[in-house]
Amino acid sequence: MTVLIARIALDVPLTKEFDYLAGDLVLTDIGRRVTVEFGNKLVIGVLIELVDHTEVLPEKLKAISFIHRETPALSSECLKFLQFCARYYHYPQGQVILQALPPGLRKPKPWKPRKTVKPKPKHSASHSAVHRHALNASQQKAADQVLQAVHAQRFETFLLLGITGSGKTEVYLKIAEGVIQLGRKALLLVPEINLTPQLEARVRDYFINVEVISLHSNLTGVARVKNWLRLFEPGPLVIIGTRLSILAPLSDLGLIVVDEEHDASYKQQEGLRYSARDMALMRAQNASCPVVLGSATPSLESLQQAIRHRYHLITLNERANSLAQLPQIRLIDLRHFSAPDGLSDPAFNALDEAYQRGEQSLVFINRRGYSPTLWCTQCGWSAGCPRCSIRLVYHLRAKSTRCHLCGWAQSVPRQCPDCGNSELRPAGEGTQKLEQTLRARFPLARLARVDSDTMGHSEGFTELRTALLNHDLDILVGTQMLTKGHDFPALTCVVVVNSDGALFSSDFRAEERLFAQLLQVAGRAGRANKIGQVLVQTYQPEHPLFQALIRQDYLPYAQYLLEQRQALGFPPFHYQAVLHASGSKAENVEDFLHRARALTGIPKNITVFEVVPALVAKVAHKYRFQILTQSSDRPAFHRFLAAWVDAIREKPQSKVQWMLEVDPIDL
DNA sequence: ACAAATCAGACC
DNA sequence: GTCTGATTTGTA
Repeated sequence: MTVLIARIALDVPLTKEFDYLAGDLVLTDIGRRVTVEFGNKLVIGVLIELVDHTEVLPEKLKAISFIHRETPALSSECLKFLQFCARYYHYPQGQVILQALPPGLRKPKPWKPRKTVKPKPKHSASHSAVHRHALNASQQKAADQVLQAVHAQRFETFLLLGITGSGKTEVYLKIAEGVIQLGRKALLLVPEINLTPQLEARVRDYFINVEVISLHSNLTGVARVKNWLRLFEPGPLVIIGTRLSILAPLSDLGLIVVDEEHDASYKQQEGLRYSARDMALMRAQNASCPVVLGSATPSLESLQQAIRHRYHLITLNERANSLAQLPQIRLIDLRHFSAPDGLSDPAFNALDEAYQRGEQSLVFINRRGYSPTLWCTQCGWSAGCPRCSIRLVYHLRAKSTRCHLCGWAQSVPRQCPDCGNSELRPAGEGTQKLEQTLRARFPLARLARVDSDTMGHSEGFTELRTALLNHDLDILVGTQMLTKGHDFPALTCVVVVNSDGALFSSDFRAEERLFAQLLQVAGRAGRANKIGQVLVQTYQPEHPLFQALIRQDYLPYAQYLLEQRQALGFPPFHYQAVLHASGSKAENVEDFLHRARALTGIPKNITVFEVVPALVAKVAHKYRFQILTQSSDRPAFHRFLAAWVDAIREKPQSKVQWMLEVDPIDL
């Protein structure tokens, strides 16, 4: 056949590809980057197909401007995966494929590798790990189970449920070692960039003679391209990456680990709203290798799969350091103990005792800023964001009130804008106020506040860690930023200030998240040989969540939550998708969604709920509404969604932005 | 009567 | 998404 036409995927929000004259392109160029003229400018596209016939009028066909032979082509396996991703999320394939390229390779110019010192060749004579720690029996058993699948090159999913401190990382490393010995590549997914430098150091330390690279958005443009290109080269490799690395051109995969698999940061919350955890399963299946999902508090989605024996459940029930005991958790009933500045007497005493003993403490609160809002003692007015439908948060140091959604900031008003009363008071506590309280109560203690305001840059975290390990700090105050997988041996006391708010949330996942979060925070206490204690202040200690928390047993409570989900018809028993729409006129947005809802016949096994305002109904002057849909029949659901999205795309929709989100994690 | 704002459609 | 040309709206 005579191949004349090159089908190119472009980074445009259209569900079609564009045809160009194939020129010198040959079959092996499929997956390669090309520069093409699109409209009146040059853009990067990816060749996805060579065909001999097109509907496009011949005079419209342009030639390819440049074929990027300086970089390798995406493999057909990789393209196949990205195309699956586009279908699954009902997102334009061109935008998915181009998103898989590092930003440095999305510009329409040739990639010029600067001459650099080649990294010292790693001697592959023995891919030996030097810093091996002896695994305990259950760790070894866990590793062996996965290694069987590694050696058999078999796709299997393992849910590694290991309590905090049980040494999951050592198990990952042991399995990765087996993968490396086979000359294959292992991908270790981590939720946050903050965690990578320290984990990366640990992995490099373990694999002395093996190349280890990282892949995340904090790398410089050049480093990101270089690491990305390294993925094409054969040979053993350990890759540590955040969610974006699941879209990368991974080859010779022998293992994917998803650490802290329950973590919400695996879900991209804008643009292509993919779940790196879910896509990891698809990639592993394509690559015929095992996946390990690790967590002390697995998502109910993963747990349900384990219960149904679709995943193998492996549990680690003891702490790796056998001297480290589980912390004691005590509930402080705030109806009996007052907490004027956020801290009750028992909490204060526990902190004081730890301080006197020279041990470190952590005070956890889930709200940054000084206090949630500023309110008028006379008429009850409170400061709200003029652009969004939420309260402004009072920040003491900046003497301002700020919106945590859109960033709006204004200086504190001197008097109430409604009634003129000059007494405006902060209500409730945030990290700043708590910091102030603690400084007043512990004037000599060395204190640090850790939230996204103080930890803007990633070096901050490393410094903080060093300070803690050197014992240059006594008390830490912070948000959930502190809860993630850090191991601080001298930390013995944890106080949770108030977390009841989540129990009143309209999001059905709020309880699951709170429970996971509290167990994770509690796990920070007493990881070395000193016993830790955890004090949780609450107004409803009798709530099943807190009762389960003091028993520190994840499974029974998770099973109870699963029963609730089943009774209510929520995930993981039903699949969900949300049609989001926003615009500057509420009426237009609602109208658009009503019309969208009417566009489709609704099959029997699919539920399409009414148009409702989003949880935060206004963000940055845009009104937001949504339609929730769900079904227990996944194939039928996706057929329905595909038809629905097609129908919506056909209609012109002025003044309204919309998008379909598959498997939303917050509603 | 002309300029600015809005809209519809193509983009290969 | 961006760009274009056509149509509507606004203003002197």
